[in-house]
Amino acid sequence: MSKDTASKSRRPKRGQTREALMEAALDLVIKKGPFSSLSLREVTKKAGVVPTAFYRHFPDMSALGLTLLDESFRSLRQMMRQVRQEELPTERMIRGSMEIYFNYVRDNRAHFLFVAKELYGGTPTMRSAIRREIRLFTSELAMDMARFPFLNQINAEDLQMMAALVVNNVTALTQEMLELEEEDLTGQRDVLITAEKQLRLIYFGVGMWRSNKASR
Amino acid sequence: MSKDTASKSRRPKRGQTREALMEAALDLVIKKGPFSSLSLREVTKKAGVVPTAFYRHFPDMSALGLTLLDESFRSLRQMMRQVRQEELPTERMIRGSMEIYFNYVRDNRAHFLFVAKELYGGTPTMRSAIRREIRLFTSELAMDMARFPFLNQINAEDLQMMAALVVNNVTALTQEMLELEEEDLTGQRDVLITAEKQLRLIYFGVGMWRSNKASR
DNA sequence: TGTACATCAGTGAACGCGCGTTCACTGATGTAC
DNA sequence: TGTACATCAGTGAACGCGCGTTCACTGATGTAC
Repeated sequence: MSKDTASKSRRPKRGQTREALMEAALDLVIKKGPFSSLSLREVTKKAGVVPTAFYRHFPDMSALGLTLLDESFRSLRQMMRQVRQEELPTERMIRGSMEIYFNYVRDNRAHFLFVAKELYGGTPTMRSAIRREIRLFTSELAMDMARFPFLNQINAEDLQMMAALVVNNVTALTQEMLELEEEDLTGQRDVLITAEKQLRLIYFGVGMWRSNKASR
Repeated sequence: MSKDTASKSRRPKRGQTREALMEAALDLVIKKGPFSSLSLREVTKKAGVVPTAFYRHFPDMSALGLTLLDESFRSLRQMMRQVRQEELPTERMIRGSMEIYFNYVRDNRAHFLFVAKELYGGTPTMRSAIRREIRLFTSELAMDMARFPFLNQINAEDLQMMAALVVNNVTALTQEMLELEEEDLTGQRDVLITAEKQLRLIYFGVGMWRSNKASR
């Protein structure tokens, strides 16, 4: 009891089954369908443990789900921070960001599939947790946009509206990307090209918007 | 046997239970979650018949699902045709279309919730059926846009890209609308206003796009 | 109009199955002295 | 270093439950003559 921290660090195997359970769930989401349709027994079977072992790590399936959600978004946020630091020139920014983003989607297929399938079909708790994260991204993007000189005439509400337009669209394209076979490289490139064009079009619209606000 | 058609028309009660089953399923989608998570027994219970009666009308749940899908999109297509015939002046077109559309969403909440929850979380069959319908809308919108004089310099592929941008965004806003309480009129109005602004912004971008293609 | 027969939507009992969860257990690992 | 004890991840049997589906049935409605 007195040497708490030391004793904890001396348990190297701890959490191994826990990870196996999380991995099994993600695997099943790819192969079988939405997380909400998986059974506790399926997951433990895939993880190679007996059903009752599950309770040593999570109180129930929904707790596993929320942990996966947290994991998914934590690494996504990290990637976004990286994109933001790139500081590319405006002209190449759209293409560059989209490339990084969609590469990340490809490399984290299971996590994105998991989130995509729960976004509208999950439990209320799950859904609102995902929506909160997306709203956070939108706000951060709006703040980023506020730093551009040619946007400084636009009020906060409209920046939010523009950021939402971008996020909505990228979200939809992500789902489209996830529907493609992993080997369908042509399809994947087409989505990327579409993404770039659409963002460029929005970019043009944003430019016009300011002039409307300021000079009309 | 010889008076086939006559005998069929003389069975007024036929299909009454069938409709009750479909209604029960939609009701449960509002209250309980995605269609794919409903059980045959739940649906028959809600419809007020014994589980086995289900098989008099559908071979299994997925047949019921596809029937609901068909019903949902049939009426949606009809509404879209109506919007298209309105022939409003360009300036009022965006606002007008969005008002009609979101009123329709409000009046057909159950159908939209059903489709929304199956779009990413449903069975592969269901998902691809929904995606096909959405692709159809996108193509029709692209064709509509092609009729505008100021867009006649834009190639088919880019028109498709622009239509997809609009459809993606309206789809996302629809989902947002569905998350709101039915009584939350303020929230609903905010979504409508956002929708109008976003489409207007896209409209500006589309205008710029042509000038880029033609004169740059 | 009256009777005999066919059709078919809905019933209710029964089945085997996978589910989530409980419980007392085992045995490996870590801790105290 | 050696021993006695505590901790706790994983086990396996057992439970009651709702599920989809089968089957033989009932009884109302429609049809033929």
